[in-house]
Amino acid sequence: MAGNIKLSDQQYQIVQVLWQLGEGSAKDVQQALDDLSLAHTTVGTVLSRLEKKGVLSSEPRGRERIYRAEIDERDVKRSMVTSLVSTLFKGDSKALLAHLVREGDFDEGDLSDVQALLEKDKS
Amino acid sequence: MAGNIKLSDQQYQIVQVLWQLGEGSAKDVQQALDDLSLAHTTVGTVLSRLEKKGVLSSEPRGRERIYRAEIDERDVKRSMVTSLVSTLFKGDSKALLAHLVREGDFDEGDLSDVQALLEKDKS
DNA sequence: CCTTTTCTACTACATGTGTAGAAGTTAGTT
DNA sequence: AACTAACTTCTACACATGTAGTAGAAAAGG
Repeated sequence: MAGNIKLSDQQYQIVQVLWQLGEGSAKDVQQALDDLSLAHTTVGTVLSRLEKKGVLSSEPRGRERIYRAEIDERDVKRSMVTSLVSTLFKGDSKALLAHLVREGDFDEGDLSDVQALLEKDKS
Repeated sequence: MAGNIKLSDQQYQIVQVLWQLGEGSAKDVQQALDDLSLAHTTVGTVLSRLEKKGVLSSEPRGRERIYRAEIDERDVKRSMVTSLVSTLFKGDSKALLAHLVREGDFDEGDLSDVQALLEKDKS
């Protein structure tokens, strides 16, 4: 199912709201994203386009249309990260890690944290 | 300078060739990417668009036009990774790391390698 | 010098996205 | 039942991107 989903920033934001809320109308989404100050019609357009692509599903409820995400957040993340790693680092995630370290995004503490996480996951 | 550069996959591939070659004509780029089998005119179009955006510069040399990248590969990587982290992980690179671990992209060995790298960088 | 090859530059078209107004529909309100 | 408010759907347009044909210029071959 979750092949190579790829969402634009804006699309991601919108779908994210639905992941958080579980489901919601255009209005709900618009309100959750009021920092973007999009017209409600804009949100509606994006939602219906995403539905046409199979990312969302919807059903009318009362006078509103309620949308739900049909794709899993984790799948989308995986697929988008994989795609970036593939483009920028020839598919080598370790190279991404090295990049992050080189750019100073992590210190040893962070790595230890993750290592701890890893240990726990293994058990 | 290197604000928020963002290149599509294809654009990245093309610029990457120029990073590797230092400079090159449309023909050079097309040949380096022959696995994509793009028409030479397509490559030319993309190159000139990238030039218009300031990503590349060019000068005519003989009958050809020679392109060079005006942006640094590392800057582009940083900016694209940052942008993804910002969208998918609210800007928290550690969350990306956790994601990679959770998706099984790394094992402890990898982390140790990076930790070693980190040590070396620090000195 | 004229013809053929080889490049580039221009033009073109489909699709995706961002953005939103206008028109249509449904549900409360009086 | 008619009116109005709240939603959605339709239509529209600008810009980016993928892709490439065609026309035009320049160089190379004869």
